[in-house]
Amino acid sequence: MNTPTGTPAALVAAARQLFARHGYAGASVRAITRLARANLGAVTYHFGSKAALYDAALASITDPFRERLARAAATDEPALDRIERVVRAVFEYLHEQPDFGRFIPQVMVRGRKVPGPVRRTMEANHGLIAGLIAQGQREGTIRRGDPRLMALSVGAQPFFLTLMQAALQRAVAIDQSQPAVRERLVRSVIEFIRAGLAARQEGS
Amino acid sequence: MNTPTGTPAALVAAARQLFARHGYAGASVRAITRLARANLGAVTYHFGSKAALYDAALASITDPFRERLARAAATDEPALDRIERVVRAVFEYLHEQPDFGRFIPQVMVRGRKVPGPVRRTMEANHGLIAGLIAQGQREGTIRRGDPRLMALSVGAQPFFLTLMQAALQRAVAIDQSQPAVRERLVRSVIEFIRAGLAARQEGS
DNA sequence: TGATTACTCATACGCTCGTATGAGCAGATC
DNA sequence: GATCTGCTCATACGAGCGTATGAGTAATCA
Repeated sequence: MNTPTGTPAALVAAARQLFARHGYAGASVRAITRLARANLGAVTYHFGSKAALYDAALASITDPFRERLARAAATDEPALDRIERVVRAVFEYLHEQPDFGRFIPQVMVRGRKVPGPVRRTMEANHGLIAGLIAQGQREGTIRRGDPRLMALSVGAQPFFLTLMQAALQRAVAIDQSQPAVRERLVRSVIEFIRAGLAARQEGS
Repeated sequence: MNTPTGTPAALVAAARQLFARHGYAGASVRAITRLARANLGAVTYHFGSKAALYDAALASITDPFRERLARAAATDEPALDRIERVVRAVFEYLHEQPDFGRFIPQVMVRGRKVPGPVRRTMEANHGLIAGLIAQGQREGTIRRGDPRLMALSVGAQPFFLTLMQAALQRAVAIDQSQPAVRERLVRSVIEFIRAGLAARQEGS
């Protein structure tokens, strides 16, 4: 891991974890500094306020995500294959960074306007998928429809399923912590997406 | 509205709204009682604790949802049409009860075990959709695949899109508060789901 | 009519919160 | 070696928190 060291980085990492699990109000500055093995005053000193630390924690997780998806899409395969790569990348990132899937919905829900890093990431990723769908429509491999709306259907699944992970395990007995189960789930989602997008066999 | 009256009902309504918007820790008993025009002590008196009020607020929104979907599915149409009805009912309920879409992800994320009412609702609704998919497979109108996994792909979309509603409006310029936009979105999702589930034209 | 019941209300308790303050301290700079 | 700089740390402050308590009150029932 080339994670940066030092107190600010430790604070961001701790903040990410606790904000994700307990929400903004539920994660206290005391708990964050304790987890980061830093002093209570460190948040004020390095970030100015709890709210600024929140934004920093958010950016620390959205920025790499945006980059990761862009990299996944950077091949010259047919559109449906590129989309599959992107969907797999979303699942992978969410799996590596379980805090991400917890963080985002909270941000959406918190009422206030969408913070910059989240907004940029959403714009970029939605545009990416919509672009791939438009490519597929030009190729004739993807059916008609508004690419921007279809992109939402594609993105919804990895996000929702990862967010619901813990609940699905308990309520529906689908345990994504088992790699075999995860792989079956991912495959099922990808089949669904391919079928949902594909142009009909018989033409038009 | 045949909403029950009295202090307990007012508390539940206020709690639903504030918990949904600010999370468990972020919604104070004082704010809830103020909104409900009740006394500070009313929560303790009627519910025993803040946590118990939280559960009551949760049940007040999940129970009607479960019932609504069951009613939507209660026709003897082909499976894909019944699924469409259920998906539309999800969109409608989430639209009527915007707190619901904010409440649920918080619950998922809160770490602790899934509360009873949510668990029961998830089980019921997931089972409902999986059952409809299995019906379609017997009819030959729905392609092969694990109905329980395919049901997740179906359910993901209305939930995710409604949860993200505010963010989508700002980041991606899709404003679901306009009925026309909403209808286009719902249609797109249903097309996607039908295509994602349908058996291939050519058989097998 | 007097007792009981169900509820509201004001107030108080102990606790935790986010932030501010100023002393302490290692390493760089001159 | 003195000064400065960047940072850590312990402590303090006022505010808000969830909950407990007991007096007050209106309706119910004997």
